[in-house]
Amino acid sequence: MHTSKTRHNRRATSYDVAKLAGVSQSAVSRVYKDGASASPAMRKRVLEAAEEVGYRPNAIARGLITQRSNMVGVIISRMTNLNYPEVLVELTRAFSERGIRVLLFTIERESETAAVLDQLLQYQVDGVVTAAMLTNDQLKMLEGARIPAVFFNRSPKDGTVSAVRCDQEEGERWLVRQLVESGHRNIAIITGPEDSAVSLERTRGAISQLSDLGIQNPLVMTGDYSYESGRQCCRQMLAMPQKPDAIIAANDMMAIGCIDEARERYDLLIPDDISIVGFDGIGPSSFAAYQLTTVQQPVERMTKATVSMLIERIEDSSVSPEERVFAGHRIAGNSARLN
Amino acid sequence: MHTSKTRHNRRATSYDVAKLAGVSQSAVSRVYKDGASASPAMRKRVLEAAEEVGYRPNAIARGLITQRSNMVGVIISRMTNLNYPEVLVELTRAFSERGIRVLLFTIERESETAAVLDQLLQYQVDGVVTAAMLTNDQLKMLEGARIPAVFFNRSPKDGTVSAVRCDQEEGERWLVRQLVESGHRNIAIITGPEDSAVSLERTRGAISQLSDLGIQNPLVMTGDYSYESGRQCCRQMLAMPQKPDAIIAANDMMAIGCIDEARERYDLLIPDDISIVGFDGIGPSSFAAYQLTTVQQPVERMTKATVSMLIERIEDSSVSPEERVFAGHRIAGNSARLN
DNA sequence: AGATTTCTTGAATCCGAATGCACAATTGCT
DNA sequence: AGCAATTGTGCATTCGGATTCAAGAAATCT
Repeated sequence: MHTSKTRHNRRATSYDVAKLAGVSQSAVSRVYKDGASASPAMRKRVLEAAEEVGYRPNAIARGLITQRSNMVGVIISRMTNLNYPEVLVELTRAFSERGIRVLLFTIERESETAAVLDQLLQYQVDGVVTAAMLTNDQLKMLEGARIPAVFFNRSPKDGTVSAVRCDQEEGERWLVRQLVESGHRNIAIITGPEDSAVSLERTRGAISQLSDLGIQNPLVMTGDYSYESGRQCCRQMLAMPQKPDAIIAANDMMAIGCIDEARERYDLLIPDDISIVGFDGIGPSSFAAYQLTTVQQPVERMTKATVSMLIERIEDSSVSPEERVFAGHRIAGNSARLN
Repeated sequence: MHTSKTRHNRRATSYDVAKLAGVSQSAVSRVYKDGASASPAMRKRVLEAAEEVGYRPNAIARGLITQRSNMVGVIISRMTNLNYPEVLVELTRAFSERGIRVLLFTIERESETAAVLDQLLQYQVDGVVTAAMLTNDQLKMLEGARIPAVFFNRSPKDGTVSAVRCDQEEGERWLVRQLVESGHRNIAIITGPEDSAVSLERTRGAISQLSDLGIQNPLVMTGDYSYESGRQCCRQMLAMPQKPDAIIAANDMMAIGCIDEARERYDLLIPDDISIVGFDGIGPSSFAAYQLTTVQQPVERMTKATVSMLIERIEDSSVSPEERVFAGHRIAGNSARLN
């Protein structure tokens, strides 16, 4: 008693199905192609045969001949805001709804992008979403290979690429205005890692708005986006002779760290004794214990935009780059003393 | 002035390189294959030619002939504990160190697994890591296609598959012992969604240990792993005539929700008025505001084990399935009144 | 030097599906 | 019925690299 599934080891191919159904291989292929002509009778025979041997078109072989892998590469650097899991899930979902698979690359240091790019090219991805910075050379490489790319939350100065991002600067400016308008004057800033484009923009927005409102040279410390670094920076800031009356953290995670540190170590009340604001709108930012005043990135809209932009450019390589900027959702919260 | 990169559009192939280097295509192929014989002189010529035209081996074509795509599929259901981002990052990293790419699939409902499986087969992945449950039929399908699979944190009753998991039951039993030994008697349980294998195990562990210690029929409510559902369940529990003196939440996120609800709405002190424990050891569990008593999954060790098990089975399909169970890391925390 | 082994290398073939082309079968029309 | 227009189907070829085989070149041995 042996199952006649396939030649007892190999996976069933279109030839196997063809033989069983008594038709040609091309016929089988046509049955699985949408617009192709195939009589109902044959289609039925083929599908039955396919069912019997458990046939599935080989996407690899198909990709080879059609020059389309139906895969996109997604590059995410580990630190890039910790709201990235949500981004990743949304991206994957949106792509798969459009019949596209996601090849995932996570990097920790910028130096790894080179290797990742290499892999992407080898795997003939149809497009790339990158939430990591690329050098100009790397960009050129993608262009040379005619692989469209969409930058997520970062756009290279050389503005010839498609990008989707949240308006970090404006969001940060809003936060600053809230703080200043409600009387804060001694405002300190905790940035993200120095190589984070997002952090750069946020910090720039904050400093420039402060300056516009007449506050120069705010205290700036460098964090790494982590909870622990938020705590550390906060500790140091509060140990200074001239304590800040507000802290702007480059992301929510550090803001939460600040709150915990201020409360636990310095016994301060938030926001009565000190105001703390973040950025991102991650889940924990709305925990009752924090109720962060923050700017939430419209992740779902951003990912949808990313996906449709990328697909558009995959399907028509002549469409010119576009940059879509989304305003963040302003959350008043309860971690800053407003008005 | 035209770059002679490639035939002005197509990506360079091994034939292009061969022509430019004045050798055969097979020679080029050999240069890129590790063990193959190629004289230093030829290798040099080929590599120079390759560099000039920007040649990269086409992984798709290679996969077609070698029957190895060097891709594995990773299936993660959205809700499966919220510690999954960490899992995903670690998995991706460990795989890429071994030269394997990750094709990502996220699902929201169990019904989607069928479609995902289909895709996995089409893309000829070499193996599968699944953090979602599969039906027996689906398992058979994978076996039939000779695609090794490793289950992450769930093992089908039919114990013929490889699996890596954290010992949920024992972890939960430990939590229960801590609670009971320190005098808690009226212990309530919040489970995860009913179709979550992890939740099932945790709940079973808790109930069985309670029973072993003489506590029968604890109050059980069903949550969905989310912060909000933790809050809701907690609210209802505390509104009951016989309030629990301890709540066991099936994951940290719900435990945090409970704490917030107990504090904010009922003005209770944690752990003086009520003890609350979770499971997972996610980042927020150690925030100063929560300091959860919980069991942390050894994510890094688990993912490493997963990767090496899967690769082992990919490389030698005859190795028999194995199940590796890791004990969770017990964190005493501060959200439960112990001793 | 001659015989033998080891290395290099190219020609031909293969992987599995898609597709242009030509011919066959069906349909539509007068 | 007779001819044109429309489908339906198979043959042969293609995608890009890996691999087998055999022949030629070089190295080793006696």
